[in-house]
Amino acid sequence: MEAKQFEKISRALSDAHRIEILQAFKNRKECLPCTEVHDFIDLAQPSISHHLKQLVDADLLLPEKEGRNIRYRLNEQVLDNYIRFIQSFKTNL
Amino acid sequence: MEAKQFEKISRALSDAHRIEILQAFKNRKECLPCTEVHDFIDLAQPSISHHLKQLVDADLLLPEKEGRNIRYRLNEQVLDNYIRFIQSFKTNL
DNA sequence: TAAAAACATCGAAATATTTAAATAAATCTA
DNA sequence: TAGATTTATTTAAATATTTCGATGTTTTTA
Repeated sequence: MEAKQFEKISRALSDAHRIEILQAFKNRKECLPCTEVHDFIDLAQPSISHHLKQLVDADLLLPEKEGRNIRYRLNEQVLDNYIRFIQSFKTNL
Repeated sequence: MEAKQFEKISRALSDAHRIEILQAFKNRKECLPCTEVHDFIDLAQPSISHHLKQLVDADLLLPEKEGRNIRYRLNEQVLDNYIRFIQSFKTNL
């Protein structure tokens, strides 16, 4: 992973609402449509759309269009690469 | 680790200069005084001071006063906690 | 086809971040 | 002790982020 991508992912992770969105995946196993995010996050629809875009742009969420909904999947591979980048900060590997 | 601390660490990691500072620890094994940071990062002294403060406030760097220098040590334990928090996003642990 | 539903985009306001010049504080050294 | 060195703080400007209302687009459904 490049430093630029690491920076972008870190920025995507640096917001309480976006963290909440990512944590929602823990409970609901698979995908998650935008409307459901609206159910547990107290923000206007454009704001949620904005946050989801940040997460997608950082490649943390993979959007899948399904009719008029968009379902998001967590990109666990990117999470692994992100973790590996952090591990590389350590002196003794 | 609390979500608030995770948010703060993520924000600290979301800047190219701060990433560069953390990567410098890889090469120089142990500690790192502020002046040396100035050697490889092209920023004014107050800016470097500001970035180091962000990293210290996020608990990623541990400052140790040594005469008129301050040596910083990487806090690997916090890195581990941070990584554990990310792991918890995943559905199948 | 008209209305509804889901999501995106634009524009603007409020707030936060980044940066550096000027200055201050602490400590070392001659 | 005077001057030099290292780091912090203050202030201000430039830029970025967060948020929402209004509006647009796409797709479903009545």
